[in-house]
Amino acid sequence: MNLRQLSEKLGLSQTTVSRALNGYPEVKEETRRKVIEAAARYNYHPDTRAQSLATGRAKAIGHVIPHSTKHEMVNVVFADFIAGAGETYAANGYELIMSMVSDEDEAKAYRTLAQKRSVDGVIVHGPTLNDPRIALLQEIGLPFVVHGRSSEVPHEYSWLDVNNTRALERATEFLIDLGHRRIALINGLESMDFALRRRRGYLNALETAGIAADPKLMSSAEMTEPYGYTMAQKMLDGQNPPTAFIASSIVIAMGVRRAIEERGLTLGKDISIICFDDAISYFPNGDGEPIFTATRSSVREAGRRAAEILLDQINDPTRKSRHELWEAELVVGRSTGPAPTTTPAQSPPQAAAGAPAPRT
Amino acid sequence: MNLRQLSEKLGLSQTTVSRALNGYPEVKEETRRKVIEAAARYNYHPDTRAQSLATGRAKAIGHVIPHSTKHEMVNVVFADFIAGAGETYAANGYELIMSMVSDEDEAKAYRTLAQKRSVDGVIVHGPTLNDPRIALLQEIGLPFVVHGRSSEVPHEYSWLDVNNTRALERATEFLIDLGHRRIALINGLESMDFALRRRRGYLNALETAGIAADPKLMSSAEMTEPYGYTMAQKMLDGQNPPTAFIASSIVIAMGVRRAIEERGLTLGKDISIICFDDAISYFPNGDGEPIFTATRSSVREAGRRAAEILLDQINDPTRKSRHELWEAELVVGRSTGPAPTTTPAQSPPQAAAGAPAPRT
DNA sequence: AATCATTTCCAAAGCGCTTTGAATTTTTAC
DNA sequence: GTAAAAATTCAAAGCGCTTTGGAAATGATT
Repeated sequence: MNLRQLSEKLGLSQTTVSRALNGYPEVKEETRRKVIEAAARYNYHPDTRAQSLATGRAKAIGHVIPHSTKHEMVNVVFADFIAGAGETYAANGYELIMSMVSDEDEAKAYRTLAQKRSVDGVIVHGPTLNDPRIALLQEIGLPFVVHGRSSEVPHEYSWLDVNNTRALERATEFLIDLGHRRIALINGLESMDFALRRRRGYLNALETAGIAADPKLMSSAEMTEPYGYTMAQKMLDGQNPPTAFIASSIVIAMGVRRAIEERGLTLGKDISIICFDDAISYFPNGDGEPIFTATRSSVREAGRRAAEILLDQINDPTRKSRHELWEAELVVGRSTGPAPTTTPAQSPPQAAAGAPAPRT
Repeated sequence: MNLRQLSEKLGLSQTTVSRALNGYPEVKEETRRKVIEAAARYNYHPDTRAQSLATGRAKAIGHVIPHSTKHEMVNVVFADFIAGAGETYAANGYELIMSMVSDEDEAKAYRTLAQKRSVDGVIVHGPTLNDPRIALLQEIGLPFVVHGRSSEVPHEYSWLDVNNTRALERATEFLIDLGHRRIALINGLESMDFALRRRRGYLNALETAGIAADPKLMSSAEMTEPYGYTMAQKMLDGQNPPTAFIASSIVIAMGVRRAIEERGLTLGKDISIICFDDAISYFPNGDGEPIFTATRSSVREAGRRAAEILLDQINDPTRKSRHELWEAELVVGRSTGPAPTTTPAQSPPQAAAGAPAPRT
């Protein structure tokens, strides 16, 4: 059933049927009612391709996912982000087109996508420091929104990010307030902008507290469970081990916990962990009570919102670029506690100012 | 730059340029060379929509992801599967269209997708027992491949599945051979076909060994870490606790381990775990040596292959439906060991026949 | 050199929709 | 009752591509 057939069935011209369906005012209400009713009865939906061709709008958003050929990693948070964005698209009649592309082909992929006109805009995932994709997309003239930010990019562009620096400052301060002085950071890949900002937040807080940063307590790599485990193992077994860990993701935190418990140490007593929790749907941080004390920000919600911003921008290209900086929430679980007192320390406050009190 | 402009630039007709680009024989080799070279220089790529409209083929595959409104879960393995499928699509010039849809709208989503003609076929994810989507898609006439299978469906259809029953038989036998008699199964949602089959395998092996199944040692729910933790906790603290757990996913297994270690028990000595490992990229089962003894099958590889089957089917609709049943590999890690001997038992064999010997 | 077969190229139709500009019908104003 | 205005409807063009049917150019055969 296509438009012609439908219009013949109704004894109307294609023009009128099209207008009735698309809500144009110049069609009698009764006619419109009949048309809509018939369309529903015959399950008529306009052919997307024909519609796009005629309107010049693809009604689709692209997500280019680079998959490194070296390590077969997919961006950890990508599934939930996409799920959120997908909800927005569905609600607005847009389709979501995903391109898997090996990372060296990424620039070409954007060019091709634009030239094939299969999308009206794209979401940029996982920005790095001074990410070249931003200049590229601006040159091409393809609307985009960045999930995250890219430091040192000279242009204006729209982004939605969580305040990674502040989140890690708070996490670090929280541990410092609990009396910890040897605090390790198991970070994500520091070619990623978010990881750089997290490290900065961590270093800021240490500096403010007058604690010297120890390179031996900082690491950076792809965020997997075994990575967390291996790093924690190494640090715990080294001399002058940390009393607390900050993990850049909940997956890393699980690995750190494994190393801790394997050593017969008690989490939240001998060693503390605090992590950045992206609130990934199948990795909930506990049912009710959080397993890990964490700075939390829903990546799914970010997906929903980033998609909205992009659609707004597509619908009104004159609009200035928009920025949204979300503060992560600090949730206190059972993975943190006062630093073990080898030398009797001043009684540390139990929670950071403004944070909810721990349940224990 | 569109076809008309390119052909003008070359002083050729659109027909010839189109044919040259699409590899038709009736064009001089030298002409073809010139055309291809010009296309590359001007970064010309045919407009997808126009191309689809003209050919009647969307050159796109749909993945409909139902997201329950109750629990905001995205299929756990979906990201890696999609990544694999996406590679196949990219290699064959297909696009991947994802639809997030609330599960009650799923049937309508398929109808709409077909009517809008935006895809040439779909992959069906997470089939349940007698999944209604299969009959629906057959009625609509939209080509599809199921990732997994649906028991009790009367029709023929293409699928790619891992032998879940056999995998769990082997896992269970492995534990039985190690002397375990109290073996718990922490399964996924048993409305899912794969979970049913896994339970069947588990029960088969118990029955063969003459061990009575204990409902208290079997559970079924959405596969999350806290679920594994909670169930293991309950079972370990109950009377007559299990000496071994079978987890239906590595995420569950992590929760089980947490409960075990929290109780000061040693994994692989006091309690064993074996899990089904989908080889998810950011959840590698250890670097080198596996953390968990597991039955393993790469879901990413499954994605690649399922996509191939679907594309074959689209390219040749007369082709009969295809089935591929993959055997999971049994990898032995450190999470399993002989059952603790409360009553001195006969020395159990260390590994199942045919399985690689454990490293320890 | 004329004829036929082959190779190479092209004009135009068509895919299913939107949208422009015009035609038709209905309503309003006098 | 008629002219002007407003409300409806429509025919046709166009979006950028593929493909059919045919024309032009080239090569082979006599």
